[in-house]
Amino acid sequence: MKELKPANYHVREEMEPMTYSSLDFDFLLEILEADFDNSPPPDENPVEDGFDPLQPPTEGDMPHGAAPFGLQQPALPAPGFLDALNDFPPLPPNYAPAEEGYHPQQPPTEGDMPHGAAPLGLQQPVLPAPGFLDALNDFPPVPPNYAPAEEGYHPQQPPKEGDMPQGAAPFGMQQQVLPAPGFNVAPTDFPLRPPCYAAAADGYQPQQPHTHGAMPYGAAPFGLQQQVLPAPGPAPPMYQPPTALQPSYMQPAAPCRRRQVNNVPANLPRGWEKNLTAVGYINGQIVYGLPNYTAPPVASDVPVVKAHAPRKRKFYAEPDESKPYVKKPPNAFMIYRTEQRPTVAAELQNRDCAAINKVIGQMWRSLPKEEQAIYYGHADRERQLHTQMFPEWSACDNYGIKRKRIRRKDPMTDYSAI
DNA sequence: CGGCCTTTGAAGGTT
DNA sequence: AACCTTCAAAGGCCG
Repeated sequence: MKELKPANYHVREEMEPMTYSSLDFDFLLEILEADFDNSPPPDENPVEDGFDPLQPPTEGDMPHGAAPFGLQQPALPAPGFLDALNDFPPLPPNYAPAEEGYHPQQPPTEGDMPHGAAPLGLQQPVLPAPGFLDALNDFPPVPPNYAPAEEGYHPQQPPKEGDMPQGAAPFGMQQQVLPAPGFNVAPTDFPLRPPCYAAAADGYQPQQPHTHGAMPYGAAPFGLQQQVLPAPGPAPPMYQPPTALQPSYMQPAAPCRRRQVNNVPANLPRGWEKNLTAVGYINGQIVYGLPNYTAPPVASDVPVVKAHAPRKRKFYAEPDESKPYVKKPPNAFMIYRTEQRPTVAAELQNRDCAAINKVIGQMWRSLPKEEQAIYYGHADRERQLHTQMFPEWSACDNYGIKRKRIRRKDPMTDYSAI
């Protein structure tokens, strides 16, 4: 079925789709150009202690306990960010000495961890370099369209204490997490998902443990990144908050722990198990069957009798060649699908996305409402971020644009593998 | 090489 | 208001 298109419709096959992940800072700086123009030149901003915000910090700039030299600095602090930093409870010093009950030769326990510490087994503190906060003050203001939203999580708003997970570095600071002293064994009970940011009005409960997936979709501040290094031994799931350049849903899913799949038919003749294929998802587990098995229909499988003849969109807006292609933000299911796909594909030993999506679709429908709410919250944040970055964008802008499909084999263009 | 398959949800056009 | 279409991701498959 061909779409009706205006006569002057042009296929923009050569145009690379632009996502926020494919944006670079040049693009963002272009937006901010006017603000930069009004900024004083660097040499008019002497910073005490010799710290130059325009230069990478040197070893001497970093206080004891700071993140290792070489980490990136935050790009665009939100308004009020610095005040929020000051309000944030001070990070605790390194782990308490032995006389306070901590024994470096023993793996730390929950009780060893001060409030605000990194997750169990991970070392903590990240402190700003001297003059770093002053340097942040010299950053240009955020774009004019950095408008506050009505409710929920607001990347452009100064963070509140409740927005920050326990153990998070101050908002806007990169964090590097190192293994705790004496922590040489990968934790066996590492949380499937570390806490995320704010509890949203939609029921998002970031502090609760989750049973599905490994990658949280806590929205990070606009333009900021976090780096987490794995503890020695088998790497636990890693938490990579999303950034403006790398929204969460584009980050690779960490290996996640899932329930052992044992839903194979009992008394199966020896050797037949290799013929098993996934046929459905029941009670939280993938169900396997023999190739010709047909799963009982679920509600969504029942064909819908259309009340009306299909209505086709009569025309599309004329594509604006000057505009870059901006993708739609993902909905909650898309985020969930992206998170679950690697593990489902591994369990199914099948890379066929159509088959995988069927299973994930069933998983989604059987997912408790509370867990779905998490992904709805993430999707809301992705939409907010998208709206901030592309306020003029409309979903209809993409209608009828037959863009060249991007094969994601090339690591240079494979943002999902970043 | 390009389109289809397959899923759910959001957005917005159409009736 | 209800309905309908399109598109977001992704990799195998087919013409």
